[in-house]
Amino acid sequence: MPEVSSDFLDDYLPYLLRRADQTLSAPFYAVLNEYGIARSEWRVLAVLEELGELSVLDLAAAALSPQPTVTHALRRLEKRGLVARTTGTIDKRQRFISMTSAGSALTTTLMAEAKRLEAAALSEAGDLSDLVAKLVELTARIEAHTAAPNTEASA
Amino acid sequence: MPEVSSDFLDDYLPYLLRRADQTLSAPFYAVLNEYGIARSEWRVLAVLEELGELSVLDLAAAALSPQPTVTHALRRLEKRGLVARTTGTIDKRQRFISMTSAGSALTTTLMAEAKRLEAAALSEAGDLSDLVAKLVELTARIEAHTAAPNTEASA
DNA sequence: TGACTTCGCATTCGTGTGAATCTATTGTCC
DNA sequence: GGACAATAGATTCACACGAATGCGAAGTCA
Repeated sequence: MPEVSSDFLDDYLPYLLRRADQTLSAPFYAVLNEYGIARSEWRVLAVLEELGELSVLDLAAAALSPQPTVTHALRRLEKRGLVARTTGTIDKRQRFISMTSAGSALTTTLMAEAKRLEAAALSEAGDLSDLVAKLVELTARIEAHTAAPNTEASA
Repeated sequence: MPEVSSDFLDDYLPYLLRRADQTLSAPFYAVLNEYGIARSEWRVLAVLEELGELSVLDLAAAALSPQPTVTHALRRLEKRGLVARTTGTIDKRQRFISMTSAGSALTTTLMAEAKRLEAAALSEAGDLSDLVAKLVELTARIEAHTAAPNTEASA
């Protein structure tokens, strides 16, 4: 016998989270492909639709994406007429991003599809509010724990 | 009032999963960068270390990555002497991938670091076995639900 | 055995990604 | 007010990613 399996993955939360995400998202990613929308672009659109006008940095934070990735996505989305950029009035460094009506319409469609597919996949799953609550709490706790101790973001 | 926020994201499980994953994994990704290991390569290494010799397709499935991505990762890992490729004896199409001692050593180190960082991040979190169980169950259910109905993997 | 299909993996190639860097603007301190 | 640091965002550039495709090696059926 070549050594007992050490069961790293089965206890490694990031693996389980990623696995669940991928399994759940796969059908929707196919939809995105049909619309020619990259995943990073979808994340930007969803955040914008939900939170309204945002600066690039706020957008990046909410979309869980690095700033350059968001900037690239915005350029593409702007070229397609889905979002608009306006220079900040108070702080001229800032660019405030907002949806165009076309962008909002598309995003609404995508969100509906996303929710539909999610609901279909979860139809047989039981009580998920518990899972959601734990996920939210966990994330919040880690974020606090990571940001707080050193006051400084390490290199 | 510009319409009540529809709270899409707060209820959208893929977003929550991804958010938790990223938050939890961020410190470890910094470690990977230090070692010059891409994320896809880490996933391959972790699976190999845990499951032992595997074919490319099995590896891809376990690593949650597309096959070409795995092949690319393997080429790089082989070039660095971390994995070895042997042609299958029965089926000559297959390539069985195995760890070299150097690869295994590195992976063991990385796994230890991953577990250490995970434990640190989760130190204040309460009972997670519940969360893990729910995640596993959820994933399994979706996978079954997705694969079963049609007997065939759709295009 | 030969034609055809299916499967495993490699390769190509276009594209998204993100670390590092740069520019422009703002805040700060003297 | 001028010099310096800090910040917002754009840009550059190298590289990973993955869809499409190619190719060789089994199965299959006659």
